[in-house]
Amino acid sequence: MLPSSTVENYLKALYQAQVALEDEKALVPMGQLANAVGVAPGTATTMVKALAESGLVEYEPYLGVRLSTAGAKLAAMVLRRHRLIEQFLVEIMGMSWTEVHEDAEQLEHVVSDRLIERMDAMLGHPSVDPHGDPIPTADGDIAPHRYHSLLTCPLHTEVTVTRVADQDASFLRFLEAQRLKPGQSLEVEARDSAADSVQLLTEGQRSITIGTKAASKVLIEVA
Amino acid sequence: MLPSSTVENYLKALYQAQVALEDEKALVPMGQLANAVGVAPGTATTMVKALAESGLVEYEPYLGVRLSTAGAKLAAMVLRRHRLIEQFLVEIMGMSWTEVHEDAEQLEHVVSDRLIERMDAMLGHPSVDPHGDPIPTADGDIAPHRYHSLLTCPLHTEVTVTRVADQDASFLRFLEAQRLKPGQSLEVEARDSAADSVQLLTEGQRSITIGTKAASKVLIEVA
DNA sequence: AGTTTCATTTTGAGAACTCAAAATATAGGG
DNA sequence: CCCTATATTTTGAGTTCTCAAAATGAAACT
Repeated sequence: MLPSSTVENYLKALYQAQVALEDEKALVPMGQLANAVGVAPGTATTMVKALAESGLVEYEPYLGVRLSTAGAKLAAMVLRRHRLIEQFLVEIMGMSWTEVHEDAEQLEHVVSDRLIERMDAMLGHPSVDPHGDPIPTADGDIAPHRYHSLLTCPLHTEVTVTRVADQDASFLRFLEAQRLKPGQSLEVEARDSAADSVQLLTEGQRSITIGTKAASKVLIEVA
Repeated sequence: MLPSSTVENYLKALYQAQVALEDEKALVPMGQLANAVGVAPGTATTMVKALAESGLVEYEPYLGVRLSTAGAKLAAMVLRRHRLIEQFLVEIMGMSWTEVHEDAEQLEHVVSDRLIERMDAMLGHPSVDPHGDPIPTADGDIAPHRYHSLLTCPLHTEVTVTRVADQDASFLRFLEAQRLKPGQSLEVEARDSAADSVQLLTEGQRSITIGTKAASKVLIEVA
């Protein structure tokens, strides 16, 4: 029995929550899942019990949920579809990387395998999407990657933006305007924990200051 | 309140049934609608009553249903999306016209206006899809066209296939193999109503015989 | 330990869609 | 005009997903 869009969304949210927790077997608390999926807490509890029944998650009452192996595989497929679609919308259809998320969110539940593999081929089997997020392979493997963010990387060193850990369109437009999208280079000049800020020197030699929360969402690689 | 996929499917089926009846205000019988949508008769009755409640159809108990102006507009939009998607899958993604129907059937309910208009532009605002079916414009207008089929056109006259009134993949593959897809030329050599057959001379000077039911689904234009 | 606070689960209910089978209406043949 | 065949509608029920609000568990503070 193939999973409904709803089930796919729960699994995807769970997958992403577990990645954020950086722990294979961490339990995601119910409230967090409900929040990520956008439903009331009680709804999440009900759904998770059903998912546990189908063997897609492991559920520990009052503690949280975690994906089973089967659930993780399914979630990886949803993510694969989502990210290939985003890459397709940007590369082939010429849309902006700031606005493709919502479309991909819908399409990910209905594109056939045939179509997804066609996209993958047309794109030359890309390994990351326009936000720098890794694209799982057809058998569910993800090339794992340890990232620094603008909050943790060394100062006065040239770094390249590789990934943005936020899908909010206005935030992405902000990054684009400030020359902070994946591929662009910059240096961190200073951090001020009291002011909660990070000062950057971007490609155009322009100096800008952003908050630490924003800085933590911009992942980079040392050049 | 935007229509669900289910509602869109009912409206689309109704639209196509009315076109087939060649009558603006013909009533589509319940059984036929149920059959087209693929649900039990009672289900169609229930749904149609709800649609009438929302003003999308006019329902006459025991006689049938007909789209309202609002319903027809909505149905035209679904058809527009479906056909643009089919054209996109064939022209841009290089898929076969025999296999795009199922994918389009799913995608038509989730592609955003933004995306559809992008496809339309990439395709150069096409007026027909790969099966020759006309694509409604963004304001819901369809260029109407009176077609002959291989069953009604003059004999011994060169004609061009313009449209195929069936989405079945195996039928489409058959047409392709016999050089009967939209754009190709041929002549009708003879019709035999007793044998229920039509004899054709295709582009490669090959003579083939097909049944009248198949012939009626191949629409043509006199060259 | 007692009590407040917070997250989680349970409960009862509803929306949207579906079916099978019983009841009823319409149309056609005798 | 009655009767039968066929289409349509009604009924009762089930699935999947959702919420609000009450009940309960766990944790944290005094």
